[in-house]
Formats: sequence, structure tokens, C-alpha cells
Amino acid sequence: MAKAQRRYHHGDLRRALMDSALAAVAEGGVGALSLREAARRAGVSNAAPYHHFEGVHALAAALRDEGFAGLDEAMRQATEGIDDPGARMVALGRAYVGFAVAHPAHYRLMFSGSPKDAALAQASPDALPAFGRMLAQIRAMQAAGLAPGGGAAPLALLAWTSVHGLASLLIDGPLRAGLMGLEASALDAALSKTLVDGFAAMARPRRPPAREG
Amino acid sequence: MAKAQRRYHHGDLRRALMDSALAAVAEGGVGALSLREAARRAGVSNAAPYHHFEGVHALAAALRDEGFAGLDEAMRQATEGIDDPGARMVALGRAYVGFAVAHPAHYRLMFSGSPKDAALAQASPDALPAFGRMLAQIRAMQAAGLAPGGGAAPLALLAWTSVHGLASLLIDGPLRAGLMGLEASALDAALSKTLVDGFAAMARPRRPPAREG
DNA sequence: TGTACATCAGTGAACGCGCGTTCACTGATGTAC
DNA sequence: TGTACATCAGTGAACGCGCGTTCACTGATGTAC
Repeated sequence: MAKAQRRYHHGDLRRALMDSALAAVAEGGVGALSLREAARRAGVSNAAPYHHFEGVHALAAALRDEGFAGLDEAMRQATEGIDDPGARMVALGRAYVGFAVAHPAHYRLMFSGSPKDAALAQASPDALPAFGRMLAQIRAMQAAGLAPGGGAAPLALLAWTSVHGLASLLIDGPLRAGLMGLEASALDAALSKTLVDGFAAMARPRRPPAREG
Repeated sequence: MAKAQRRYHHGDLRRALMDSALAAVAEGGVGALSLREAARRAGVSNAAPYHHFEGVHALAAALRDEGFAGLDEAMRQATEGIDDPGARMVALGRAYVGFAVAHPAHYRLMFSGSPKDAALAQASPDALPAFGRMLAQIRAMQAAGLAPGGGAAPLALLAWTSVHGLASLLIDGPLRAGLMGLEASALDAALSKTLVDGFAAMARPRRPPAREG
């Protein structure tokens, strides 16, 4: 009757191992990913995980897959019900950074390809859905006159690298403590707005720059 | 007389160990950093490195310091002799990405802070010179009417996160193989140009967006 | 409803590995005189 | 110029650790009849 009564069979050890591994990665970085540590945190023996994952690489792959799916879903949800193309773009960017900050372990694993790891090279195209959403949104902005015409790819690349860069710097880099006193949510709002303003400005017809004096 | 004659004393083992470590990180990612591996590649015994580094953390710190200094120097050189503020900004961005792609091991180490590693948290502010250069450049563009007035920080943040994001994606992420057939140098040129165009456009006086139909 | 049995999901011990680090040591170098 | 000696920069062996993985095993579960 006790709620967390320890049974011989765990119930959902696979899920528990994934959560344990994420906790380890959140605390210690990608290098802290290990089957033994996950088993330890889940309260099972060293060998137990092998009934759920072929090995440590399979665990990493499962977490990456989950991360990519979660990011895509977060971006989908964030734009739901928003019509204005500029507002949609801002929502997309904020959802991207928001996901990374809320799920740093997933995010680290998604983009932590050691060059040796061939499995990751294969998984990499999975990152493209996020880019694809941004590309589509750029096209929508172009159609609405909110982004300059021509190739959408450079603009989408700018958007993607911006949010990815901010996410990385917030999770692992010097922005962990904030920049000049700004919090993460203020930073991604400022960045997304600057992006959208920039695109909109580029879409307007050319005028000579305003000079003073 | 043979050029690479093996002597008992190495000559510059400290430098050799750093180069060996960088090669290991370039091949195997940050996780491949180890004193034993560096010693092995340099052709010395396990214990030899301890005459040059207090431990593996000291080696990592030395490489990070070298990386931050190299990045700063690359950005300084890239803008030397360029007067046009927009061109300077493009040069700054390209130098940043160019350094990262040319020195992926350094770059990885510079931004690979495992949360546990207190030493890195201290080193993090060292990243700020790059941001500082961009901030100063934004101000120069504002003075020249090539960027919108107001706070320079959001624009500099956009520039920094963009180039950092592109660098990360090129080194470890899905852009390793290029995006849509574009090479790294084409990508950073496109990104830097888009950034500068965007800033310039934002600096122009507002006009209603051009609509067709 | 009861029972034999197959299957599943754990255990615990063991293996070999690479790592960081320490130790007593020794060969090479350079300096005082 | 030669020699005694201090110091420096290596060696090789050893330690304990955590890791991935395998193995024979056993307790728990569920199903056929």
C-alpha cells in the first residue's frame, strides 16, 4: 500500500533510466552520461539496464530522439493559434530557446556529437525539422511583406543560428549567469524581437540612412 | 643530426602536450581530453606531463586560455585596416566563425563547461572580449547611421549568438556537412551579410512595407 | 479455480579497460669554483 | 678547461576508480489447460 513500495519488477525501468540519465547530464554535462550511473540513480543493479537498452549508445540515441521530438512539439504548440507572421516567428524563437533552457540535458545530448560517434552523424538530420519550421515561417513573413524577398535560406539560417547560439551560451557558456543582469527569458525576447524587426526593416523600400548634423 | 632525433629531454614538452591534446579533442571531442592520451601522442611516459601541468584540469585551462587569446587576436587582425563600419562588422563575424572552424578543439574546450567544473565558471568571463568587440562595433555602426539607435546590447547579442550558433553547428552539429550544399565559408559570409543588412535596414527611417497586388 | 511451465526482468559477481595520480628512481643539463 | 654537484625532466611501476559489458542465476509474472 505504501506508494513507492519497492517491487522486484520496477514497472517502467526504461523511463526511470532515461530520467536518471537526464538528471546526471543536467548535473555533470554530457560526460556524465553512463549506464551505471543511470542504474545507480534508479536503484537497480548494473546489469538491469541491458534488458531495456542494447548499450550506452542506445540510451543516448533514445534521449536524442526524445529531445528532437520534444523540441519540434514545443515549436508546434508555441505557434498554435497565432496568426500574425511576425508574432509567430517570435514565438518560434522563444519556444526554441525555452525548450533548451527547460531541458538542458536533452539539448546537450542533441547537439553533442563527438566526431567519432557515427550514430550521431546519422541522427543529425533530425535537427532539421526545427530549421524547417523556421524556413517555412520566413516564407510566410516574405508573403506578408515582413521579410525581404529572395532566398529564404540565409534568413532562416540567421534565425536558427541565433537561437541555437543563445541556447548554447545560456546552457553551457558565459550567459549562464545572465548578460548584464538580464534573465534568460528577457534575452530570448530581446533577440527574437531584434530578429523580426530586422527582417521587417529589410523588407521596407530603401532610403538613405538618417544622418544627424 | 637526424632532425627529429629522440632526446631524453624533449625540448618543449609542454607545447607538445598541448598540441597532442588538441589533436585528441579534434578527433574525439571534449571527452577525449586526457593527460595519458596527450602523453602517448607526444611519445612520453604517463608521469611526464606532471612536470608541466598540475593535472588534467590545468591542461584544459591552458588550452582554454590559449583559445580565448587566439580568438581575440583573430578578430583584432581581421578588422585591421578596414574602415567601413559595415565591412568591419562582417569581418568580425567571419573571423569569429573562421577561428572556430580552423581551431575546433580550442573552440570546443572554450565553451564546453560541464556544470560541475567550477574552474570553467571562473574562466567564462574570458569569453566576453569577443562580445566586447562586437558591442564596440555596433556602436560604431550606430554612429555611422548603419544600425538603429538605442541600446547596443541587443544587437551585439544577436551578432554574438548568431556567430556562436553557426560555429557550434558547423563544428559539432548538423551543419558539419554543410547546409543545402553550401560550404562553411559561404554560410558565414551569408550570415554576416544578412546581419549587417538587417542592421542597416533597421537604421533607415520607417516606411510602410512594400506590398504587391 | 488450480497448477505446470515458459518467459520476462531483475541480481551480483566478474572481466578488462583507460583514466588520474603518486612514488622512488635515473639520466641529462647547467653552474660554481 | 675540468670537475663536483644541484637541479631539472624524464621513466616505469603501481594504486584505486568508474566505466561497459557479460555471465549464470533467480524471483516474479502471466498463460495454457
